[in-house]
Amino acid sequence: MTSPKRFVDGYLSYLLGRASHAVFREFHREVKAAGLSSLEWRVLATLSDGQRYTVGDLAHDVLAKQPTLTKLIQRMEENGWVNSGGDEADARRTLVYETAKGHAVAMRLIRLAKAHEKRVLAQFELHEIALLKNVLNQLFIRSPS
Amino acid sequence: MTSPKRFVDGYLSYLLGRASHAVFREFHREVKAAGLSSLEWRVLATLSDGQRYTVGDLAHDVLAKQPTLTKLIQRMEENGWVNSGGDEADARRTLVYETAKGHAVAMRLIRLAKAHEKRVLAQFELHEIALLKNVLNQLFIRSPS
DNA sequence: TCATAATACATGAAATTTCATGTATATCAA
DNA sequence: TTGATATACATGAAATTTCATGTATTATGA
Repeated sequence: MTSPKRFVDGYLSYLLGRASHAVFREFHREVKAAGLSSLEWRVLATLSDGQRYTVGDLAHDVLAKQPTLTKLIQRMEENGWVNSGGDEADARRTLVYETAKGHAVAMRLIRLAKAHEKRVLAQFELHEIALLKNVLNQLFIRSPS
Repeated sequence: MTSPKRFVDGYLSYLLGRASHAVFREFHREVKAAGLSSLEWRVLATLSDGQRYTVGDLAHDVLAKQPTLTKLIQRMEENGWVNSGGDEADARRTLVYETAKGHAVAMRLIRLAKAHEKRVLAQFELHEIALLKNVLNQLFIRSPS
């Protein structure tokens, strides 16, 4: 008879955290080698399509708090990965966007990230992957903002 | 025609992080109301079966670094949620375990957590939930230690 | 067995994050 | 309009986390 399962072993929030952590930990080597922190990588990946983000939107998208991101952006600006400036349409806002240097780093890591994801998902069927991603998206989208 | 999807919107690691964050954020209200931080909740939930954990094992299970956990345990001990002591079999180790107070807090939150999980998953079919949890587990188990 | 290496945790200093709050700008309602 | 409220971001202080390293103990192998 197997040992009784702990509460956490079947608990969705824990399974999500654990899987997320495990998947990212592998790729973290590459991020670190590029001289980035986890959060800096999420920022560059998010900015990689060239769009400008307000500090608030960006903080939301990279799962960080606003003061955390304000200070991170200041450091990333010193490192030449991003730039920021005021928004003409609304002077309260600060718009953040990638530099050429930031874009180059992001593109290289994104290529590696796609390859890594492919390796991680190789063990699953296509329909499983599709369902997984769909459910993950639903969990995000349908959670109260 | 819809706007082109950003890299991050289809990227597994991001979908996992985003879903994990979204699901936990809702329950975080309860955790906070109980006077716990996220990490403290994970610790108490992990200890809730009464087992003793070494600092290292516990750090691994709650997805934290060892020095982070050492200091967290010291604070949690001051708050009366956990106790710790040496291991007779190996004097290098420190064993951590819940107190009665910690157990009571954990049990109450676990009840709430199960109810919350039920609400979150109500939108999915049973087979979808089973597949999701299975895949999440695989991602964790089959990732290089 | 004894020297060497490995393991487990603790700790100080530095870096980061968070909370509370401040400042400036925009929106809204009368 | 204009006063009141809401929004967006910045910032200082406190709390936490992390990195590098220290100390103690155990395992290994010549």
